[in-house]
Amino acid sequence: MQSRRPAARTGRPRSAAADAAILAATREALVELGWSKLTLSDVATRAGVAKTTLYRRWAGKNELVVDAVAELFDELELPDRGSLAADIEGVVLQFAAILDRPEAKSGLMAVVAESTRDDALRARIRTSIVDRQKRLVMEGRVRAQKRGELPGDNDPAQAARSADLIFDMVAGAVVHRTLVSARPADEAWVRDLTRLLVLGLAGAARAS
Amino acid sequence: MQSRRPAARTGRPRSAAADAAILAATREALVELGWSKLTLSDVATRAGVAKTTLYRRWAGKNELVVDAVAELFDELELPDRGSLAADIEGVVLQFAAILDRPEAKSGLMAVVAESTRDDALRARIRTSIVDRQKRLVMEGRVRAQKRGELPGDNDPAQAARSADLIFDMVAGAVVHRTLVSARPADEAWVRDLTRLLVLGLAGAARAS
DNA sequence: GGAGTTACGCTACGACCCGTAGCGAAAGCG
DNA sequence: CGCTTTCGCTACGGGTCGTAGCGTAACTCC
Repeated sequence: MQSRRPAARTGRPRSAAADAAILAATREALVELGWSKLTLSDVATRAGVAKTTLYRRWAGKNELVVDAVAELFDELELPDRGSLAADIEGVVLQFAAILDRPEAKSGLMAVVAESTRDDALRARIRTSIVDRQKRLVMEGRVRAQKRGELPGDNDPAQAARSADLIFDMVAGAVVHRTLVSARPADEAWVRDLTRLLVLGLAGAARAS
Repeated sequence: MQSRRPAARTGRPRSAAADAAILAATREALVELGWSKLTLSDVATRAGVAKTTLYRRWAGKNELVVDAVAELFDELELPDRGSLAADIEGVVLQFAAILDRPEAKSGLMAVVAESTRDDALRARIRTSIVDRQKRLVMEGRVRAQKRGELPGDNDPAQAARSADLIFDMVAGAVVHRTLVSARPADEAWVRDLTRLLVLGLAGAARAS
């Protein structure tokens, strides 16, 4: 992740296995203890490394949890299901499944809360997690345009704003449904969400 | 809030001024320190009360912050602006203004994160904060139906599902925009959001 | 193979916060 | 005035934090 290491060819290299063990231990601790009761000492013990090793690689609890949670979103992808609605439903269900895991719930929201007072942390969240999802929105948009389901980008600025809006609405809705309303983002709910969204987009295209 | 006190007529009554001072001190500490660095000892000092007084009234940091943040949402209301779109824009802008305050940002998301592992805390959040907003959605819906902008509830179960969906989409979008995307939920953005939503609802009404 | 460099495990440390207990004083009520 | 509850204060053991220091391990370059 923080591979800004131009040519550190000398000395003992850092153990990649330790990285993986630490991140896995962090997720395990998130499941068992939650954010507030998670301690770096405990994570170090679980991972089988010394506490000092942990502090050499991460600045603190926030950064560690961001990286640990970010790995969960690596599996997100956007298979072509033939229509805009089907594409949205597919990726939203994937996102909901990830967010339903306890380590994602407690970890992600906690670091987002902390990021309100830490710009560097927010940037880390954005590059490690958020942008990866936003890329899917852009892909889905281009696909829908090629299918003729959405109009082309005659105004690039407007298109970017629209993509940001859709992203905030979809991701925000899933998060709110899962964490605040505490009800499952299942297929029926996702279908309703998608229907409302696609109808809105179609209406916007027609009105403009 | 926790006024489950049938008839405590005897003994020295609890100071209502202390309650207010503690909650105000909590919000002040949230602004200056954020969630993770907020300590109950510090809040007690700010409020001018003893630490033990704090523990007599709240079980812990989570419950205290929920009550402190909940007061911020008391000012939410839904003035009649003449149309569904205008009503939505008005209440969303209010919600966004509250959520833009630092004590709301850091406090609310932190307790939501903690609530993933604490059912009692989630219930407290729901009754103190969420349900108060949801009531506005219901009111706006009824108003729009009276104006003829939305169809009546021929299926009550479907209507409830729809209200839940709208609530999750709107509240989630504002939260995501403010906290994750870290961009202002200003009038232009709210207008785009409302437009998409109203078009989607109109399309759903037409399609059904 | 030796020298240099970096990572690692381990221990120890002061600082801080937690949550509770005990005490005497204060503020209500009958 | 007695009774009851709250309040401020002090003190406490227990836990976590983040860092420093040390000897050892791993790897590279000469």
